[in-house]
Amino acid sequence: MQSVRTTDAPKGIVGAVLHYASGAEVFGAGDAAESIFKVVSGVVRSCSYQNDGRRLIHGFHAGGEVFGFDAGARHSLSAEAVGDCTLIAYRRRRLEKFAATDEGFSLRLLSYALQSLAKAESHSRLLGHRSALGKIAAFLVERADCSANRSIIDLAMTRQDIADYLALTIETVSRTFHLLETENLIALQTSRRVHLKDLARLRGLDS
Amino acid sequence: MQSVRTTDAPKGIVGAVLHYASGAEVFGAGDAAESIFKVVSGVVRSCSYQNDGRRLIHGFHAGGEVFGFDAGARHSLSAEAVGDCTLIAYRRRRLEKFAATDEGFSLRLLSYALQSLAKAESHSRLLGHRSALGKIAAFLVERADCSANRSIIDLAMTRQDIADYLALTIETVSRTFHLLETENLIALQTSRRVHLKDLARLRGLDS
DNA sequence: CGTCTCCTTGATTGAAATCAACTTAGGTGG
DNA sequence: CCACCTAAGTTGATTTCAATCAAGGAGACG
Repeated sequence: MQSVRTTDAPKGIVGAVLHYASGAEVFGAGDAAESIFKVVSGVVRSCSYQNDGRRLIHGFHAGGEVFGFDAGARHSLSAEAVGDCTLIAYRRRRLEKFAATDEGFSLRLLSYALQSLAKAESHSRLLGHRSALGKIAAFLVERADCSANRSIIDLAMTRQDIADYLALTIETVSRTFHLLETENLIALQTSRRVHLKDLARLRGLDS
Repeated sequence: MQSVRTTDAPKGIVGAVLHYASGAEVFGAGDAAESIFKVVSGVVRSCSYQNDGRRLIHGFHAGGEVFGFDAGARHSLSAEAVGDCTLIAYRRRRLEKFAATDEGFSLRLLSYALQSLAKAESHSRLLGHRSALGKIAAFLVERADCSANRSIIDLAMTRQDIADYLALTIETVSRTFHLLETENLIALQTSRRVHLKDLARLRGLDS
């Protein structure tokens, strides 16, 4: 296991570099929450399983993002690799010790947590949409916003992942993509590569 | 305006005591996020408005709870008094200055933020439920969990508030309450006072 | 070439939204 | 005190949209 110090972390903050294969579990709900993770490459999903076995994906985490924050001693969500990915794991105790001595770092840590909070609230807004069309449109806009190219987006996740993120079925996701294509708002270059032809109108649907 | 130091805050942390009438806005989405609030009495709702005018309630905040955390300089949500309520407002800058000097306090602040995060994730889980029955059951269980008496709960909010919290309509909320009463899981002593007759089965519906 | 997994498409069903009317509870003022 | 008024809640009829059930297609990989 390699040990690294990332450029944007304070001197002395080191983490372990970890690799995960597609589908691998980073941590499970109920596991001891000993580390916080930063995505180096690839995409990770945070999810929970309801007692009927259904999965709800709370969020996707991509390059540079920090995830795995939890209030208690245990993770309330699971985290899984969407594709092959590389992460850095930072020991929570070590971070907290650092936060105690480095005033700036404690605020940075708070800031990361608040970014997670903002994402969670944004996800609630997505789920609050009444229509499948609104959910999918909002999802695509969200993907565009965290993509280098605003116009062509490459989805790292399957239709099932999207469905579980939006609390829809894969059939509805598929049909809604098709509908958007019919309306000339998007073009599906492949099933995973989407050309957003009219981001403004797409934002308008996000209602 | 009265100035107070609460028993559980570090020496020197003072806040302003504020009173709000039912329905009053504590802050609006887009306002400068200058303060963080703690509920002394009453209930506050955090909400956002979608571009079709619909309201989504992200959470209800009751006695002792801290709300108003935001990653950026502006609030992303609005906060409104559900009934008459009393809050303490803490200046964010002052808290951050304190966090920089007091190591313990910076972790306390982080902990409050992580509790907000946990609540937000829990709300996503609620919204992720496929059926109105599952949402209402989960909502009642949640209310029971933050109520003194686990069996009789007094709802501070209207049916419309509940509907906007669960992304349902008031009619569906009303009908589902009635259904639960028919199934002998609850009894509506008044429209706002609910007797949970079988919390275990209610938890089971939360699926 | 066969066998996965992922995705799409079609037919039907079902649950919640909508539209509409009515009831109840609270508050105010005559 | 009661009559009125309003906001909140309930109930019913109908429609609509997404879930479900079912089958087939496309791409990846050995």
